[in-house]
Amino acid sequence: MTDRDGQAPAAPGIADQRRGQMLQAALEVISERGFADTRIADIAERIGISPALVIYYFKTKDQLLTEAIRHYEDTWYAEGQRRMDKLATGAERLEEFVAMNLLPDADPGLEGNWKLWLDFWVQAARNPDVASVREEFDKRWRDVVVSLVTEGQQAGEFTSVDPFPFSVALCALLDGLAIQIALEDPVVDPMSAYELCMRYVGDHLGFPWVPGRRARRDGSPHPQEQER
Amino acid sequence: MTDRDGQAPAAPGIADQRRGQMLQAALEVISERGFADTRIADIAERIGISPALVIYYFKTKDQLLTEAIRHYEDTWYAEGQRRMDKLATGAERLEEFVAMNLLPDADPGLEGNWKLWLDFWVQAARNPDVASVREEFDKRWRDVVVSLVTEGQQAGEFTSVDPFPFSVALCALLDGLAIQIALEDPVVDPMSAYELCMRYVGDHLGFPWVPGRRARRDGSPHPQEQER
DNA sequence: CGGGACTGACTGAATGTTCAGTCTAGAAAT
DNA sequence: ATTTCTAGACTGAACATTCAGTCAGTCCCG
Repeated sequence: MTDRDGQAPAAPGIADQRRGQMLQAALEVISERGFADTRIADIAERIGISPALVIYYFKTKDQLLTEAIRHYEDTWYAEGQRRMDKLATGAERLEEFVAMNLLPDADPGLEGNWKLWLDFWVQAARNPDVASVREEFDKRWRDVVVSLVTEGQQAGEFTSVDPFPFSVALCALLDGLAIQIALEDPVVDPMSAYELCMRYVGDHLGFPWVPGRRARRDGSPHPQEQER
Repeated sequence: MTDRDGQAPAAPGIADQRRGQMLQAALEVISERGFADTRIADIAERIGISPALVIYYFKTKDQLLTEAIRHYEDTWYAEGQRRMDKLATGAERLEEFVAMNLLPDADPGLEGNWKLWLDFWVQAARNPDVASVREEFDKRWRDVVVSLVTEGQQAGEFTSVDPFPFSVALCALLDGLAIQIALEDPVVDPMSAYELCMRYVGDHLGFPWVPGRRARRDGSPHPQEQER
């Protein structure tokens, strides 16, 4: 019996389950080996199926990987929205927003795999299909910032900066810091990146931000220098 | 161990010329096709030689590509230094610094190929050799900002912010904006990114920056820019 | 001549994709 | 209730292609 988890066997959702498994496995492999070095055999092996089945579900390798990217970005966005909705003030939401981008956090399904973003960007640079997904995603993400800021301003929390340029700058800053974190730069650990970013937000929106509050995990000590 | 280019000094220029050609061609192909899809046949074809010759000079494909990255970053850094040295005030230098990162500019050898950086980052994420080059490079680049700011402060141009966090933030912001430019995001064109960034610099260093001044970089650059 | 620059033809390994079936669960027929 | 049938999930074994790297040998210059 190939159905190991026994959950809803013979259920109509078996195909969807498989697709989900594969998408998830694809993301894991991509973040480990990198997009370019991801083989369908890797993905198949991780689930314990034959490579042929992967092609059975996704017509081609490229389609699987492209869908994996789309899936990840949708998941990420949905999770972001969910978290925003849980919080009351604009300041709290912005804090969560920044934290989600920079602080390691065992998200369900979207473990802090910053390297994934690097690979996605590279794909977006040459694959028009991925490019449009990314563009759409970045737009939505900036829109979130704009509405957060606008709401905060109407509530009197923030000063009246122009929300749009602010959103562009904040998202760019987040991306830039995320790169350093992904690449494990020794001088930019997640926590200091987070604080730097929040200080920027506080400065520009005119609300006082104090470092102590959230402080969860500090930068995980990864002092291993690659020996040549 | 890591023997520098001490080999084959007997050949006058042929060998070095070839190496340079290949490195250059490699960079072009990488920025067009992407690092992962770069074949040694592409590089050979571009110069009009046989693929075997590429292997003749660089023992493996990986070595060629890794050296190409190193070569590009060195060239970029050297060009940056050269431009800094030409300018007098800290404000001017910072302006040039930002422009170099964001504005298209037909540099000799390093055409504004932002996509290259994306590919380099992806390589750095998994190849320790590339990673150390990148880390070194980012450090030097930040150091440039730090000394620029420090000098400007001593000259009374800038306010006294802490130069180091400023350099981290500025470089991150530049990277983030560069991504948008590389990916041709419709709302972040080079010029507006440049202005946004300079406004940030002006705000934080306390010097007035007016958008009009430099501009004019799109069309024909300085005529007496040295070739080769 | 001798050695470095260079090449065409080749190989070996990796890997995406195809294909001809196998197996199972359940529906339909008996 | 038993048998038959069907469709979809799944696989092992090939197939086809793509490339990095090898090799034996040619060309050319000093």
